[in-house]
Amino acid sequence: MQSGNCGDGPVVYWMSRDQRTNDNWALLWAQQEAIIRGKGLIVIFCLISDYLKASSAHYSFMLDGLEQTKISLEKNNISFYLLKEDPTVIIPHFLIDIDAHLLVCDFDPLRIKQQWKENLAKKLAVPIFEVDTHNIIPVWIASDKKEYAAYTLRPKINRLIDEFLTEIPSITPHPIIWESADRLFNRYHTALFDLANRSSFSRKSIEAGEKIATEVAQNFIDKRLSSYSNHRNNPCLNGQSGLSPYLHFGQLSAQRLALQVTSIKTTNAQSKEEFLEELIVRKELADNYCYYEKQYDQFEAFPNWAQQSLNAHRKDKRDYIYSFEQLEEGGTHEELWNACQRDLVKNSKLHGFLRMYWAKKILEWTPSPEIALEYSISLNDRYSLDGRDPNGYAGIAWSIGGVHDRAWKERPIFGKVRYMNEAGCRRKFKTKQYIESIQPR
DNA sequence: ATCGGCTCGCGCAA
DNA sequence: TGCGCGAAGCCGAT
Repeated sequence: MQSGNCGDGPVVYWMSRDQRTNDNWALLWAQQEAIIRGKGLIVIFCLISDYLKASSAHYSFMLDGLEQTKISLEKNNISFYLLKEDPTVIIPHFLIDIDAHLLVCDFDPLRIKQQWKENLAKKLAVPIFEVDTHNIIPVWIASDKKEYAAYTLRPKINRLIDEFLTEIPSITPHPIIWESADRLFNRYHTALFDLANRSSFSRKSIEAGEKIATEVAQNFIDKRLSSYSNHRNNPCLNGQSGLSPYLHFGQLSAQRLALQVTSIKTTNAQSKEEFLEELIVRKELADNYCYYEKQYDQFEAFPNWAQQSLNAHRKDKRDYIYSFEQLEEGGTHEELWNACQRDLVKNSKLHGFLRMYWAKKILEWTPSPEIALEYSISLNDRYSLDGRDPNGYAGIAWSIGGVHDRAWKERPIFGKVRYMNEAGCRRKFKTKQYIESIQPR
């Protein structure tokens, strides 16, 4: 937070990472402040074109969700405005225009979001507040440094979890109506959801929005949580929750999900524990990594042992070298890998276990770790619905650079970075069945 | 099927 | 300063 001059207009919540009305602490906090100060409350969202190479499928998923969120906000007397410009340009004008009282943001550790907020803080007269409603324990409270691995963050989370994993109040109809809302609507309505006629956008493979996110979560808890432990690493069994797109876009609250899972009494205890480990420790570790490691997508972010080891193996002979395009179209010599790539492109997601194998092969089949990082991130961000997420950057850094992992027996190209291959997959599941389940193009 | 070795450094106890 | 311990796998021996 910083001091500033509060105007007489409404409190503004700039929604960005957490695209939901319910279970949103940033919105709740904004409403509380608005009520205390006797002000109206509005929500804005800045729509950037070509955001971190997002594809039409991402925009489609996001805009579908935002349309629903807009409706539920309006039911609660909270106007929603979609601003189609760079936030560092449009927000200062917008806030002056409406004589805003406060600006509330949600938290995001990615560089572009942090830069936006830094630039805004310099330009704005009104105070800015940032609320972490993506993590259960705000990143800066869970730990004040870049954690070395899950085992160093886990005890810190465990110490705080009871304090933060609490029930979340409901949003209530905002009692103070801001008079100028209609005037503003006309001015900023430009092309509001005209993208809804998204004929050029690709067919939806996954339904979006808060409502469906809640249903998918409930269905997972009811039907598949109990077998999570046994099925999670088998891509043929639909053993994972499939919730990461909803979590990524903030259409589902991680805290709500954790509350639901925690309160389940009858399920398999190990499954419950492992799912909560993924949902809380692993996910919040990824945010910790991106927040405290500004070069989260670079070789320099890797631990020293991995950098040294990868450096020592730079000149190792690569039996296969593929270009970005060859990888992108799934044209390697390994059918399992090609199936993974096709799966990613066609279905906008890749199974959690296969992602590790997928990224490790890119390290093996490209000229350098830097190129492997670039290609993996590029493919993941472009095709995966949960791309451009700390989970993705941390997962790829784990695969290629040993981030949050330990050193293993030294071998060519990988050095001491953990090796994975198709043989390991064959030991774990029926790779043939998986390959056949992904139709060739 | 199951087991052990591979390897490093954090964080705590002393 | 020393040491216990973790960490989403591989591989070869049994």
